[in-house]
Amino acid sequence: MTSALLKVSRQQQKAETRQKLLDAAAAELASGRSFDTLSLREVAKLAGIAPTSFYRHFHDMEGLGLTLIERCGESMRKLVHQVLHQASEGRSLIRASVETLFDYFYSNQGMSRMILQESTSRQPEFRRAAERLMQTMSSDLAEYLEEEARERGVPLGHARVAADSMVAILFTTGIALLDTPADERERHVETAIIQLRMIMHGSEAMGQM
Amino acid sequence: MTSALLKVSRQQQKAETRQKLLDAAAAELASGRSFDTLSLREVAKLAGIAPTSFYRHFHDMEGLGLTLIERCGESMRKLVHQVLHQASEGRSLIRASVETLFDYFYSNQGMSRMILQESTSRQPEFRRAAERLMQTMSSDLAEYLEEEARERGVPLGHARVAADSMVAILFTTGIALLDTPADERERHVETAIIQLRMIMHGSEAMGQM
DNA sequence: TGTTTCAGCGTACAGTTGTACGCACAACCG
DNA sequence: CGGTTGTGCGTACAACTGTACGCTGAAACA
Repeated sequence: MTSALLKVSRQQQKAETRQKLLDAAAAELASGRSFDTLSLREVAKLAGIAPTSFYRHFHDMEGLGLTLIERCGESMRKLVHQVLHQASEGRSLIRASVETLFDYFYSNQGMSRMILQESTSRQPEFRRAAERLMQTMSSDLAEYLEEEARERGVPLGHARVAADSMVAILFTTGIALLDTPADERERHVETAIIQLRMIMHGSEAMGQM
Repeated sequence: MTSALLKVSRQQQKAETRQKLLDAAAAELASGRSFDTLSLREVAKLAGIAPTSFYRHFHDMEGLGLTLIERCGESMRKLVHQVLHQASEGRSLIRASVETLFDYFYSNQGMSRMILQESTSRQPEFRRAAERLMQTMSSDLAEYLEEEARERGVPLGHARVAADSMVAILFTTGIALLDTPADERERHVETAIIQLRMIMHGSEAMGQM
């Protein structure tokens, strides 16, 4: 029943179904399931296609998972880039980063959780993908921190190491926040900010040694 | 075929089978499986009992998992207590902590990975158990840090928050280390030490504000 | 136009899962 | 001693898993 109004090319159609599969998996993750309890059949059913049609789009559930991580990585990196390189009016950079990133985690709970979870997975492909994501963020952050410190004339010690710590803290406390009752959330955000400031101070202190 | 030499009381026998189940699960974790892909039947088979006998010992796989986490928590807490409250001859406290804890992670890969993984799980019981474990370690560490800082006359800012950061760093980089090729491991250990020192410096800096 | 390509389907199969039910037999207790 | 208790077993079942195989029908292309 293809309408005469919108012609659907073959590859368009295929891309759409593929997207449906990704969306279905993401939705299931968002509702609290862990990725490796998700079955191919289940995802296919939720996407509205036959189980065997899954193979037209991904070789594996692992294939789907990797695509999911990759896509999420792209959007997170864009987000970080935005925060770092735009006027964060009024708010400190650290506060802006924390609040923006935590908002992202909150609106993408399933994916965020998956990334943190798979970063400790033993399936090498997954682990590497998740680690790559975090290391990229860490590099971006380190680069910014060094540039900014140069401008202020305050030398940083081990900028990249500091950035790694910051990203680790951002992720672990950010994800933990997802299951925190609303009335404690703000306190935890403030705590995270203190933690990052602490690392900044430490890095500055070690820059003068 | 109960030997006349060793009489086995009923509860002894039961405790042994229970332990076999725990061991079987732990072994499977150690070989790289994630806990929630472990099936009741599989664990039962590895423990050498019938699937239906599992229920005589645990209500659930979740029940088994919680016991596993709890036990691991006890031994880790003991370890930390030892490191903190005994002469760490020659080595700095931070170095001693990192090396001891990382050794523990290395000899208990399956369990360590599970704890970090379940701390981001959405099964509330698991998450809480894992979080409790880390928070306990954090409290112990914070208490020690404050006491030690008092002795040195260097006030710490937000000791508990600093301890939280340290524990987070210890766990994430410690677990990541498990899948690191041997020749990079030492470098990562040194990095972790720098990260902790950085937090210490930061905490001291914030104690004087 | 006729031919080729290929996304999607249905059927089928062998494995695995959790768990309900009832029996056996050794340890326990009076 | 005889009765009770409870660990462990085997059978059974319905639900679910991944995936092999071959077909259909429409889009793409000659």
